[in-house]
Amino acid sequence: MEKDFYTFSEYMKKEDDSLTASMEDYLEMIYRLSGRNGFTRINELSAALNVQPPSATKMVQKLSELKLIKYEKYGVIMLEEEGRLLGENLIKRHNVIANFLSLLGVPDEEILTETEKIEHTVSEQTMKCFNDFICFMNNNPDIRKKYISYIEGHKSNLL
Amino acid sequence: MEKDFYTFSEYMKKEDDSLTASMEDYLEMIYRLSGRNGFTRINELSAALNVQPPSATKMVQKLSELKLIKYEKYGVIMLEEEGRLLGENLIKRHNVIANFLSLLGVPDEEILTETEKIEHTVSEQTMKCFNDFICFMNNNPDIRKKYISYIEGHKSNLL
DNA sequence: AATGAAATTTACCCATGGCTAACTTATTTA
DNA sequence: TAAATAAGTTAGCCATGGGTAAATTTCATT
Repeated sequence: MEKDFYTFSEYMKKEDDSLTASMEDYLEMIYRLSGRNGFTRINELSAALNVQPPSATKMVQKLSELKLIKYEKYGVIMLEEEGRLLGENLIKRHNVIANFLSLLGVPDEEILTETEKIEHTVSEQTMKCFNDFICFMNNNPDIRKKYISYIEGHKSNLL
Repeated sequence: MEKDFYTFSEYMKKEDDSLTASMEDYLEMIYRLSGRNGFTRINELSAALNVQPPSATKMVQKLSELKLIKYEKYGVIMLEEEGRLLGENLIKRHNVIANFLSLLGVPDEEILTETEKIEHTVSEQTMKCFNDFICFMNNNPDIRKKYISYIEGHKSNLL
């Protein structure tokens, strides 16, 4: 009946089928960059994620071994069907969290950063709760307004 | 004017004064375990965090170098003043997040896990928003009830 | 006080995901 | 088409935070 604590590293360890946080970041970005032309390249990807090209190469090789993307040396990066689907869901998750934080009053300048940190940690179940909150606020504009003015009145206070 | 994406690793990198996620986990747990006797030991700590004793030793040596705890080989682990203060704040942060998730309808069995993952990622500002939400719900029990019944009605649906 | 058990440390090893430097391949362009 | 430039890869390094096996220290007990 004891509570069961683990370290962060333990929680973030890759499970059999799942991806690591960084793999998710890369796949998500590949999905975004593939939007225009249907493909991207190491250079574009590494620039978009603010990493050096060799880091991107390494990760792209991993994702390729996992059959999430199609890639051959010096070539173009394209999503495999499974990768496309996964990427799409990662983006959806990202957007739900960003919306959620926005509704909560997290300032615009912080939303991207906070979303990028949080998105890798939350369970499906928690995502559902975040989504419920969004829906609730959409269905109750009166409450939403009340909430907005409530947090407006708290802006200057410290925690 | 471009959005600025980074990988998760980049975000989670230790800054000058701040702690890594794992350091936070250890310090937080040392704080909890010190509650009863004013100290804890490697064994107790490693059991509480589900790591092997050598891992705990290593981290305890690091925290000791940072002057957050007092520790000598084979001895007892005690918080230094700075560590005590930090630990206290980590616990507060933990509790705010746990309350927040609970209010949102995250099921009890998941709250600890989700809290332990999220607590290392959110900014002060975001914490303030979480806290505002808690206060808002406490000040508006009518809305809180409405929200509870709203999510009750969504329990069976998928995202 | 000596011995055996328990607690702790040390010395390694592993994987992840960054990095740089140096090399290779591809693409421009003169 | 040859040379210059750009793009990408490889090899090898670093830090983090885990792990095991073997040594060491401490403590309890006889």
